[in-house]
Amino acid sequence: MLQSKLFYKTSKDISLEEKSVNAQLLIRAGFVDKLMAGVYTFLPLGLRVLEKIKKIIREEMNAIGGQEILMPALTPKENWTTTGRWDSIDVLFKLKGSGGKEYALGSTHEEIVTPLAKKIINSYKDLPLAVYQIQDKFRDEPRAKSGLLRGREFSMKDLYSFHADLADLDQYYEKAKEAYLKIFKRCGIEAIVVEASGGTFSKYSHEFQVLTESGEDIIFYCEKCSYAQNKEIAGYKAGDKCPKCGGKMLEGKAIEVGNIFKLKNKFSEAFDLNFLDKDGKKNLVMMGCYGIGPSRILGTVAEISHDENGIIWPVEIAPFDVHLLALFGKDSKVNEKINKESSRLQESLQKAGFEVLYDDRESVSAGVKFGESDLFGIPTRLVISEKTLAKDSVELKIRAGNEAELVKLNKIEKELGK
RNA sequence: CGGGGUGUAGUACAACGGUAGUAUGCAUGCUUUGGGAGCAUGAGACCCGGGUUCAAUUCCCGGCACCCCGACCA
Repeated sequence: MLQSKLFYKTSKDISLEEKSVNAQLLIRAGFVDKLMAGVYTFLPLGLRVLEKIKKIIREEMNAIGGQEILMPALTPKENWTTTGRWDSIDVLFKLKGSGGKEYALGSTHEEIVTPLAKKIINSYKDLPLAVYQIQDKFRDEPRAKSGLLRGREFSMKDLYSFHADLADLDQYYEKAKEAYLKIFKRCGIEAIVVEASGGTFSKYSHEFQVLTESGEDIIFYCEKCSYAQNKEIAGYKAGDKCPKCGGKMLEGKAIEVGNIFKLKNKFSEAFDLNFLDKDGKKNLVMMGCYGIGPSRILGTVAEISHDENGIIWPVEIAPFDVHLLALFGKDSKVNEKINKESSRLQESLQKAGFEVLYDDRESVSAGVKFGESDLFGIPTRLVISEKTLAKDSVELKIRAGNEAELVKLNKIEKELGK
């Protein structure tokens, strides 16, 4: 990708109104644009990150047998009145169509997926089953805030699993938990599994929490073992002994990046989703649901992985692998050579499988290029200039590191492949 | 939804009861090219409604929007 053609705009100015770090960095770097409170446009750079996060999620969901579908965001009122949630979900966006017909914009999809599954599940032979979707969810939050962390429209992956009995649900639930941990690890964030309220379905659900001062949840976590609980349900206070291992329980603020529930028969009962077992007897299907927010992950990474110059993207979700900067001078012959070598390098890196953003702009000063490069946070920066070409070299710097080094032009692919 | 704050060029800010200035960005030209370069020229703004006043961007009231705290968060 040529940077001269990229749809973006960076800004040096920091708005004093926009206080959340993730929003400031992502807006300044041209990754997102805010349309209104809690609603954002993803620009090319931001969308690339979002899509990479989604790709990781898809891979891990597929690996535990999830099949991707796409349900509508526009849903009929009847499905919600069946479960009583038309009235009980305060954040449900409701709208009226022609003829007075009422709809809701999906804030979650149990009401849609359960009747859908009913059309397909008849026998124990159809179980277990898991389907998921990645879609924008709508929640009429009384107060959208903290940039991408709490939006009114936000991307969500929701997986729903269907089982013949509780034991099978339990087993799958643990598998999903492991898959979630893999997802967060690949996204470069460390998530703690935290026991949280199970709502009206179960004693507990499990949240995946990332410790950071900007989090809005408060969790207790053991200094020794992996036990953790959301403060909302904890029957003890910070400093008390861990109920599991006796270690000390610490308190911390955290961002919730995922939440998994055992719904059991809550929705299958409401929609009469049942199956015939081996003996020809009717049973209710046991369900689980598993949510994860790709856009919230993106915001979380910006929140925890940055320095004073900009974002530092983890390798697997970075918008590009390599940011190639060409620094031009006043000698047009030399510039021609710089451009030729840079273009050649871009092409050969792309052939080697790297995604390259090439800053090919001739009339832009070096300072601007370096500044934007730091702001973008692409993991590897390469610089070609008259100076480096004099040594048949290119300068290599890792965004997260401090040192830049010169590497011979004919060895750079090998160097990056390490 | 309760409390607080803020609304002025694309962006970030300033001033002012008599229609507005700086920086940056943008356009054009020349110069410049290893850490957000220089000079010149140009285009570009007072959230909406009402009130007070000879006169309101400025003061008052209401609305709306955004930000922060709290409540809320299947």
